[in-house]
Amino acid sequence: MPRPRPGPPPQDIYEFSMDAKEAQSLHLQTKSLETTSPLSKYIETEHEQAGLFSLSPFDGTSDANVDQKKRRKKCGGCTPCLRKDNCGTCANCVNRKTGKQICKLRKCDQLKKRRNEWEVSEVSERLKQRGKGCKVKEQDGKMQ
DNA sequence: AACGACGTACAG
DNA sequence: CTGTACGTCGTT
Repeated sequence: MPRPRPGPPPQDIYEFSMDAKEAQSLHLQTKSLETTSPLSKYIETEHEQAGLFSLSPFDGTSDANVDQKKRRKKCGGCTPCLRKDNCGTCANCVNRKTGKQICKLRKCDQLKKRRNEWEVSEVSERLKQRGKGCKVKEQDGKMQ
C-alpha cells in the first residue's frame, strides 16, 4: 500500500488464491446454483437486459486496461499447481536465479496459455455458466 | 517452439 | 525491503 505504483489502483480483480478443494467446491456450487436456481438466473437475465451490467469483456471502455496490467495467478487446481516441490532438474529450476521462472512442472496450465487465449476460454466459460448461448468458439476439447 | 534475460507485480 | 514468479521480448 505504501508503494506508489504507476498505474491505476487495484480494483475488483479475479482472485485465484484458493486451494484445489476450494476451487472445486466453488465450481460445484456455481454449477448447482445454476441448475437448481432458475430464479436467480432469471433475475440475472433481467438485470442484463436492463443494462445493469454487461457480460461483454470487449466493451473496452471499462477496466480492460487494468486487467491487462494485472498479473494472473495460478488457478490452484491443475496438476502443476497441486505439485508441491520443484523438480530441480528442469531449465527453470536450474536457472532459477537468472530465469526467474517457476519450475516447469509446477507451471499452472492456465498461465501457460497466452493471455488472449486465456481470456477467451475464461469468458466462454462464464457465458456458459450463465446459460447464455455464446458465440465464442468452443476450442477446448481438453478442458474438464 | 523453447529458451534466456530482464523488468516488475505482488506477497511476505 | 526481499524473494518469487508473471509477462514479454529477443535469440537460438
